[in-house]
Amino acid sequence: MNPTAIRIIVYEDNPDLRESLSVLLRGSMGFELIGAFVNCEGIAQQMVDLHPDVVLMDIDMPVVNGLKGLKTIKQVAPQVNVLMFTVFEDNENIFEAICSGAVGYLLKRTPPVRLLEAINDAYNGGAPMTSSVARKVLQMLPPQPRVADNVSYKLTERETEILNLLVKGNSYKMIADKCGISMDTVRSHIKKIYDKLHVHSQTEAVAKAIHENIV
Amino acid sequence: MNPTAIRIIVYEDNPDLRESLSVLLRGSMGFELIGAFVNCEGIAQQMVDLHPDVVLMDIDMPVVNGLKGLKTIKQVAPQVNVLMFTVFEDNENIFEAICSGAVGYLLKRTPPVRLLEAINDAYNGGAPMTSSVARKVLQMLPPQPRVADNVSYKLTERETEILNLLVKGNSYKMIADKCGISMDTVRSHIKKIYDKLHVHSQTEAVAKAIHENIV
DNA sequence: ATTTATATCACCCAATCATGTGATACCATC
DNA sequence: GATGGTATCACATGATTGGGTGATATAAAT
Repeated sequence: MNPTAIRIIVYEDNPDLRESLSVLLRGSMGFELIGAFVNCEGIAQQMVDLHPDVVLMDIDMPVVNGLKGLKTIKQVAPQVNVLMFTVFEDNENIFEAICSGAVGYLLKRTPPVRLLEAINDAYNGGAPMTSSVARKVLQMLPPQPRVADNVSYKLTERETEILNLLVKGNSYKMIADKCGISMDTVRSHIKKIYDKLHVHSQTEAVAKAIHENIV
Repeated sequence: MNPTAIRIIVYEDNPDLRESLSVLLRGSMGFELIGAFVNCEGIAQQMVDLHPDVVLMDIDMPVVNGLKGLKTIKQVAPQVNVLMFTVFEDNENIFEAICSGAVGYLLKRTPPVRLLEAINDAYNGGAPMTSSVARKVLQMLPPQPRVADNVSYKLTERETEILNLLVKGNSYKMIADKCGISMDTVRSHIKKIYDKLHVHSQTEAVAKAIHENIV
């Protein structure tokens, strides 16, 4: 009908909630409900037939749940913005949903106004989520990518180069070849590296290098 | 004064905005402004002296900017919840802020009510951010994090244990001691580990273990 | 009952590594 | 022109590691 409205499909097994959402979306300007289903069976075909802009996806549904549905969507129509919509706020589901390509994660207790805002955000390139979900997402990020680099140990260029080759599993001989220097020189450099890193074996040096330096 | 209020420090170089924030926070129940500074000079000492719960941190400030301030906070008082507060929404700053431990990222055009909500969220373990920032954070997530664990290489318990000891820099002899087995047995296990990981040296095994397995 | 997986130990040998003690040469910079 | 940092090479010695081959014991799986 409305050519500028956001096209939405809802997947929700609870009939009451599904009806509430339908009423909300039908009654709101700029939103168009183009489908509402009890689970994700046939979701691939539905994506192709209805080409929604945003999908509101319950997680806990019988037969085919929301996480499976999400994955199917990302296979057949990856441009669709999927908003997970659930009572659960557990790490496992959040983690899986986010990794599978959901753009947002809303709790069912979200007030209607916020829900509409979130759908709008999702449509416009945002990733609406509660701040508690956001915190969990942050915790999925690698802790401290490259803060302490080789600079803190003041390795020279050559030493850094050789350390990198070590990390990649090269022997002294291979390093000597690749650098065009003698094995004794490699040895000499590695001795200095050990000094500077305060380690006494390749193993420790590699572990320390990966954990703290240039990987 | 109020023992239950959230203790807040503001870093903001713009005098008008700093004053507005001060007025807002002083006039709101449950919030206590305990400091407002024009930049992050002396921030370490301020953390120690004032021990805030939440810091509202502008990024673009003269002399010592907000990202540096954030890093200093995380060094001297990592439990403080830092909310970045800025006009910019560029990837670079967001990335650096999030990686440096900021719990939220707000835009200066955030309405006062939302600002107070965000501070409250940050204090209560959330990570308030706009949905557009959240989307950028999602894009920082590695596409498919840790799928390959030791299971994929089917290491046995013992082998996993020994690999971990290797990664920590233990020699065969040390591993033998710690496991209460002979060096030859350690050797035997390590040979099998190499087989399964398709490597031929400690160095490679350690690198592979750290990159893909139990770290 | 036999096979399979795991953990344990032993011996051998060659390759690799760790460490020490030098030396030479270049390039800054003082 | 002396000093200090870096990079290069050499020799020596002992410890550690990697690979091969094989044995024993136990428990689970077939």
